[in-house]
Amino acid sequence: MPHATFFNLPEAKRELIVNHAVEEFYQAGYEKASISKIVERSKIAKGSFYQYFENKDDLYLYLIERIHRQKREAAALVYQDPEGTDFVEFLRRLFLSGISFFLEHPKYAAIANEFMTLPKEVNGTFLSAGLNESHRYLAELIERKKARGEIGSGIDSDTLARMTTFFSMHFADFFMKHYASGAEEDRYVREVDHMLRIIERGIR
Amino acid sequence: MPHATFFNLPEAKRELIVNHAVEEFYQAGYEKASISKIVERSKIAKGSFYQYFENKDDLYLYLIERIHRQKREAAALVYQDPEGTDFVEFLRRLFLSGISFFLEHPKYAAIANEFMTLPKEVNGTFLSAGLNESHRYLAELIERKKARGEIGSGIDSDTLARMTTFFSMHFADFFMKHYASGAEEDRYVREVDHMLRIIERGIR
DNA sequence: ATAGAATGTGACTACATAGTCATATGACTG
DNA sequence: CAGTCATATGACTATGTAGTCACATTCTAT
Repeated sequence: MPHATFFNLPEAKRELIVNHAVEEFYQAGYEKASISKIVERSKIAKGSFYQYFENKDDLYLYLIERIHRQKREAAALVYQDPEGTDFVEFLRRLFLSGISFFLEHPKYAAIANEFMTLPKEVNGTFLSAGLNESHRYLAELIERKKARGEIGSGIDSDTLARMTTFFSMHFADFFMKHYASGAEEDRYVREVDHMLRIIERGIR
Repeated sequence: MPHATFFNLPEAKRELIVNHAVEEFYQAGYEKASISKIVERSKIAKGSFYQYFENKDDLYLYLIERIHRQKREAAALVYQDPEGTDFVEFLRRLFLSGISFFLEHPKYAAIANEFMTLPKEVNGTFLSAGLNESHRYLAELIERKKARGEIGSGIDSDTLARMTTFFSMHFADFFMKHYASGAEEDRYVREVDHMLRIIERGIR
């Protein structure tokens, strides 16, 4: 966690540092990101940095937390009324929310994405805790929907929950790799519909 | 491409260097992997390294190529008779082959996996070319299977092809994140069956 | 046996980085 | 106003790295 000195900073300065850090982590990636460069860009002294943060990881994990919080906020209305929403519609909203975030905050999305691929020494408990929480929530939701007959009784809840997490986490990024030059939102929306058709009724 | 000097080396020495390089890239990851350490581990002189390779990327991309070739060879029998094999069975073999590779060569799998997440400056044309080739092959196979009624006519071939690539590339890795301590092959096989149930007949 | 080519070597240069610390500046308080 | 505490600073240290190069060794062909 950043030191108190950092949170005591006037908001403008704090956000300036955060923004330059985001830029650096986005451009260079976690490993190559350089404190010296962040300090230079932000026009603060090297010593000041260490008055605000313990080290690189301290800053990085703070950014990850911010991004994660923002992503959750953006997805809030997906989780509005999950019980009253058909599961396929729920998936549609979940995926589209992920895509919107990706398109609106490409740098945040890229950083969050790299974070998930990092060795456990870095993402530590944070990632697996998040995965577990998300998995449990989905698996239980699916169980209830199975009981109500909205989802077939032959479906393995854990598997479906994992597939859902999997897609919502990696879809936008993966899809972008196919359209190297980038695609418009429209294109993503159609892809989601095609995927949902398969998830709902299978490939036969 | 490595220089001729490297390929002129006695095979034992060549493989020794390769193995130490794999170890280093596996442990440290692409960015932090250090030529100095590879050289030290391999007990060759720094100067010799530069007689074999242009630089770090030269070695790295050579490793990636080897790993990719090996993975393709391991998956050879998946592509034996795709037309005569039911698509779901084809998927099962494809996924299981990926899982086997992952379990038998965890270091190779980890390196290949990181490669896909690297910025385009590194994985360059190699990745997108591979993705495109794989996608085209699958999309055409799916088209033919649709014509034969094996796959529903309402299915979007491109989407199904992308989902297939997606799963075969990331599944094992993702699944492992859930079972941090690692799972036995048996566990993976069951998960694949559950997934195929959903892909074949949908979640209803 | 010998010339000449190919290969091996490791000390060295040049550079970048993380993190420290003595000192300066500001802010607040009794 | 004096004194104390919080914050700012940037030169400096210690460390690690990629890549070079003049020289040593080994191999090959005549």
